[in-house]
Amino acid sequence: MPSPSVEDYIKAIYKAHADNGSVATQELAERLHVSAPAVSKMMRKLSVLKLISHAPYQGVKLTRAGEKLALEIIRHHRLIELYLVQAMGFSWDSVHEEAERLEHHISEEFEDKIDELLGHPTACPHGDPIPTRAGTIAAITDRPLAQQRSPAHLIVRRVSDEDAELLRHLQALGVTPGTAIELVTQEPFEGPLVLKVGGKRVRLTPQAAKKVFVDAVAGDEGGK
Amino acid sequence: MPSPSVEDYIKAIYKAHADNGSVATQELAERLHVSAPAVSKMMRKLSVLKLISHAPYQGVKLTRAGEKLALEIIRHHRLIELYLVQAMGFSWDSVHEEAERLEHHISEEFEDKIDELLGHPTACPHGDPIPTRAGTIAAITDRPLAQQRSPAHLIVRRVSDEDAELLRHLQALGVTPGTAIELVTQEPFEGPLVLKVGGKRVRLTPQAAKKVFVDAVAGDEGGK
DNA sequence: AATATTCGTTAACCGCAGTTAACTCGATAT
DNA sequence: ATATCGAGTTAACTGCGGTTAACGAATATT
Repeated sequence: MPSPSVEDYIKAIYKAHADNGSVATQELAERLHVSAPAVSKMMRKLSVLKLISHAPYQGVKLTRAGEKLALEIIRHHRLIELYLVQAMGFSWDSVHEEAERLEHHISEEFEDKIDELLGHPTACPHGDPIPTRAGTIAAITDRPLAQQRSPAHLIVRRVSDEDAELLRHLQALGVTPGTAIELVTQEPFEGPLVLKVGGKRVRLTPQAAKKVFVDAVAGDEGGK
Repeated sequence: MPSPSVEDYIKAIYKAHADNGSVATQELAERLHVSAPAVSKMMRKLSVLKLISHAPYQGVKLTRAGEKLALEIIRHHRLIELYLVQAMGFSWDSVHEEAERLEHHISEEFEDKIDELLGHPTACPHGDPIPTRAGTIAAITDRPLAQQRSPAHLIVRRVSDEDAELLRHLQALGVTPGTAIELVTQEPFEGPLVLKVGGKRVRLTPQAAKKVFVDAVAGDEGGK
């Protein structure tokens, strides 16, 4: 059974790949708050375990086995987050850390039980898709709200789950996954985005808008 | 924060003391499935951490700080077991291992939340008392059923939680914490104990009876 | 009382995951 | 074509929790 460390590295590689495409040593060192040599060494180990393929001085890529492991851990994380919110009454800004620890220590039976108790959910409280037990995950189609340059009707899909402060802010504004919003305009000089959320006008900094992911509403033309 | 290893040692010392009185190096090595030198080394470390007092070649004793740590971990364990059974629908014979892992990784907030969701319970599914957050625990008054030599009306308080097989067996017989039972007789040559449980006569081996703990029912004289 | 046995501790070592310091590779700039 | 510079890697070391082998202390045996 892989150690929590191995699981963390594999998860970080998966996420870095999803976010950036490439996966550099330095990138991982920063994400995992360890030194670059620690990453180098672990890459050799993960190669031996056939979880990654790694040509030195080139990037690193998950093998199918590595991807499956990453998705299993992410499945744990997101199921736990949802269970904490839905079944236990934790707030959505307080569950990330707890899930970050517990994801490494629950059994398959526990995983199956919460999946069942939650009715086989497809997304965590922050809107991220929950991988299947088989190691597949729904494709992401949304884009950062910050990239939306013209007024449009949009639907919030996901928000980044790592910054509790941001989550509390977004909840206060009503910007949560599943919510329909309208981008009205952006104030000049990289100013805040002006949104309509549930009838109310709210303003959101470009910083925050980078961490909110939206889809266009079908039938709405971006430039209308 | 103490490592899972440190927590396991402290918990084992607490339990060995509760079970045996004395706490020898070998005893701990067996309970923890490690070698005796590993225990010796850890004892030095725990001394430095002021969690135990340890005169070499004599026994070992928890300090108040060590006892508090032990009780905190045991509190985690028993709350988790009860939550798994009561709130999630796990069977009482399947929760020990899960709790054994999770007890090291839950936050104080999680501990408080399950305590609250369960209505501040006082015992785990196997009847063991749940320590308070302050580090106190209800005194144990019960004795092993195997020690009861004469017929008597008894109440089942606790059963050992470590053997899943035994737990399934006891559940099938109806011998569970809180149940009133009557010891009718013991068959000769160290034979099984004959009990009345909920009107039915059942037989229980002395082996199993060592792991069932009972109190006398008030007003019942043992020898009647 | 002398000796045998058992238990506990020390010594030397291992694997894991991390560190800092030194070096090497590869892309870039002159 | 070569000097440079940053990213990646290797080397040497640390702390943790474990191991086996050797040794010393306490207890039991005769």
